[in-house]
Amino acid sequence: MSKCEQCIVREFSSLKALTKDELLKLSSCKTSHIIKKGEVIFEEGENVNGIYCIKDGVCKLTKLSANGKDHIVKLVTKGELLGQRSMISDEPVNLSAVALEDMQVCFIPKSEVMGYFDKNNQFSMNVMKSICGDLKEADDHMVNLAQKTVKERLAETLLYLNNTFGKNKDNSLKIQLSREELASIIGTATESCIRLLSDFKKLGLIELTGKKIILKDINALKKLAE
Amino acid sequence: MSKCEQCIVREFSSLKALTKDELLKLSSCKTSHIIKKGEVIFEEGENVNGIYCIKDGVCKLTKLSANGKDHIVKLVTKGELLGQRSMISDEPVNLSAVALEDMQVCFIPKSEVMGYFDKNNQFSMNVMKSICGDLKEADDHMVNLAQKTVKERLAETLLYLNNTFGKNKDNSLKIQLSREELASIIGTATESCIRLLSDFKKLGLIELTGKKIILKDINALKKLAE
DNA sequence: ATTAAAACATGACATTTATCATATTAATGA
DNA sequence: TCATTAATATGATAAATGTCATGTTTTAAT
Repeated sequence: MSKCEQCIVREFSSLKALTKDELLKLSSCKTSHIIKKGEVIFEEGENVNGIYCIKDGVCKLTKLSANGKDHIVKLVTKGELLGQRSMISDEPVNLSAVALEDMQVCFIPKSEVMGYFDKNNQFSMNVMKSICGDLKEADDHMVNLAQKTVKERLAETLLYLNNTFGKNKDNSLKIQLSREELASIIGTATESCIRLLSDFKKLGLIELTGKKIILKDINALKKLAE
Repeated sequence: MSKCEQCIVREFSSLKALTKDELLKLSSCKTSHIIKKGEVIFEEGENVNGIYCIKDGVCKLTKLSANGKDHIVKLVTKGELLGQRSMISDEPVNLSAVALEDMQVCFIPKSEVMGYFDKNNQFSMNVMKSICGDLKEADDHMVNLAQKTVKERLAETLLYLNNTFGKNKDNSLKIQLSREELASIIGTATESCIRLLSDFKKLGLIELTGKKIILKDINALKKLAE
């Protein structure tokens, strides 16, 4: 069992407020898990009873809509926590979490986390800030979905993926999404997404080689995204 | 200056966790305000430096989109708090608040509220739960905007207005929104919203008399909303 | 290496939604 | 009350987007 005191990603999450003693106790009660690409961490409606701390990898948080399609609400990566909202609300999770690449995660049981809320104000404050950040993001997202065109949203999303997850040595976006997943982030049909990617390619904004996407003209994309 | 100990709406907000002593102190440092319909409580980008507790009335929280149109992110009513997110994140507010009817609100300065966070765990927990509720709502909303048609969203919104704000003796929706505001909740053009309302009327789902909207066939609306 | 399945791509077309123009009605102030 | 403005309503059309069909490429499994 690896030690939380030495875990680097902890420094990037709300857990950074924990004391040495709390970390020692945490090490002994957490469980580590390897999640393969495509595997489900938890599913909408489940009782998770704790939170996951992402040590490595990226996952998508999705919600099933009435028409049977999944919508990707958020991408979550190394250093972030999963399941905070559900634990605090004392409700089943409202989103599913599925690995987009191989992941390492640690599960911390609810009983342990609730103890931190009682005794460690800085931890509470960190969690609150993180959830507040999610809420602000969600509001922004909502307005984009309501007011922007699919083309604008695609341009914006490509830039977001570039800024958040970076690129490989060949300049292609580091994060690998299928066209269907990309469409499900921007809220459109897969075919529309593919078509617009082709348009962007013809305009010289991006380059497509297989699954790889290279952003060629960031400024033009920024203009398109408004 | 009215006394918080005797204020009924407090019981519906996170403030219900406050002790008698805290309430006495609160009474002396809060300020009461009358806001007329249409008046702005705060504007996107402002530093609010505290929270508002709504004693009476309803307001809309809006966000300006890139194309210059306002989008209504949420309606907030009696008993709820405004400005929590911004205060916790220590950022300017990301939304504007505008009264939809005459309102009574109390302003509580940040310094006072932050004291509660330190000393009253139940209060912290209440605020967290309230923000978590907002986040869940925002996620749901996002998926609706991404996946549902305007017609479905209109039906859903009419039902929501009915459930949340109730109806007058003549069965019309209690909350009065202009067509433009209704359109800005469901994320569509005003004309499209008007057109669909006319369609709903022709189908016998609703009745329109001036600004008043009466839901005639709730079940059919539910089916339409999916 | 071969084949089956999945992902990607594109055309044709239908549907939804936005935009612009223009009435009509309701609200407001002198 | 009347004039003026704002809100509501509707038609005509354009633009955006979704759906279905089909072909191509890539991936994965045997």
